[in-house]
Amino acid sequence: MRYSESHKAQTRERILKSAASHFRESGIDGTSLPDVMKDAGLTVGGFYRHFDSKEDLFAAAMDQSLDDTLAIFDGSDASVTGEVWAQIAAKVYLSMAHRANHTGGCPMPALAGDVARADTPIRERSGENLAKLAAAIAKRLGEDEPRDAWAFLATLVGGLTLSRMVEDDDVARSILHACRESAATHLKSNGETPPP
Amino acid sequence: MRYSESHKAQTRERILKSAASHFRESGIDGTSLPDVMKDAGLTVGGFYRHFDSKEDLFAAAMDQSLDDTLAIFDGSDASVTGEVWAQIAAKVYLSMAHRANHTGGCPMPALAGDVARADTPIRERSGENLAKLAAAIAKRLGEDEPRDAWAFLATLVGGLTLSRMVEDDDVARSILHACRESAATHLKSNGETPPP
DNA sequence: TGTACATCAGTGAACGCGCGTTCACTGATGTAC
DNA sequence: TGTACATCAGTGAACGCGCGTTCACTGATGTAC
Repeated sequence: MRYSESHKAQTRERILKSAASHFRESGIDGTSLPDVMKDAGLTVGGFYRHFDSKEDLFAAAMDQSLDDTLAIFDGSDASVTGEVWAQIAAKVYLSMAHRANHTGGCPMPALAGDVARADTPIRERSGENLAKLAAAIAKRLGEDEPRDAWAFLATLVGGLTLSRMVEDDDVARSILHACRESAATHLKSNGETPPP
Repeated sequence: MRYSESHKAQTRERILKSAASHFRESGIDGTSLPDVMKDAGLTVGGFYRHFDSKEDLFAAAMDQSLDDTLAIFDGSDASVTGEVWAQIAAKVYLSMAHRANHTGGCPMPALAGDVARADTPIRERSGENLAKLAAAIAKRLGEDEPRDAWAFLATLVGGLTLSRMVEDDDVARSILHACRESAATHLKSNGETPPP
């Protein structure tokens, strides 16, 4: 074996990072492999030493991008839970900064359509990733069932999605604010509430 | 003028209808004008007698597709309002049938990403369409401000979006059910509630 | 330690393909007389 | 009413372009001796 394994792994990570940005910004069809490879500091010919196909790259990039979503939910200290946690998470997710961040952050508002149209294996992976996300949310909410977690996540994803479909910043702000309040305060009461 | 105006208008409607289906099923880049024209019973050369560009067609198709969303909200009798209305609307929107309907129904879960990436004029039109949708919801909820309407809409769009990102039907069902309950029951109380 | 070899990550040109758009042309049909 | 004309919706071939993928090749570097 020539070139160390860590060298190849590092190159793969560079491609993956570039791809994750490009896919979120331009969608699966709007992203070209030559562009992805260029931003990774490589030429297109080397791509197939690391991934089987563009679709394979997309699946890997989705896995990685959803870690950014998880980071928003698990960003605060583990002791923060219940409605307090929900308010913090919703504030970060439903922010104008997240709305403007087309290359980073949660991939769902940008790529949900592409995932829905993708082949079965990709949607299976996507389902597993979403289940993990819902489980992490449920844990913070102190619940065994992911029920409230799904509704909470849906309001966040839907709110950011809507905010990006409108050009007007003020309208976007009011959408984000409305969803923030709704998502965080309409949970079944379960333990912690902030002191009055 | 040869060919009556109504003849041309009818052809335009056929193209638009075909385009609205194709865009929702395959996205903006996954839809080809030859395919759209074929399903409208025409060949590609005639396209530019009706639309300026593919982007122009997309904007028109979005306008039309969002009418399907509005129809879900305004489908029930105008006397049905408040939480009762919300439960009905949520049940129809967040259904397995709507999830499976990739060529019809609400375009947002499939095309929000494409709209977010589109040029300013398209996002401006999209913003106006969404404002109309929110106003229609607010009216049903008996509210002057679209605040709760945005949150309600976000939970619906987000819920359907998530349900389409998972392969497993049972998981999809539980996502839809969770969002249905959350969206309809967590509105500020305002008037009608069903008799106990 | 020093040298020859083998591996394989990465290069860059080439491939066939389908796309959005253009264009010269056709022919059905409304209007003028 | 009947005929000649003008319009323009629609045809289908052609265009240049960038895409995903392939492939013969290069050369840096880990391993064997």
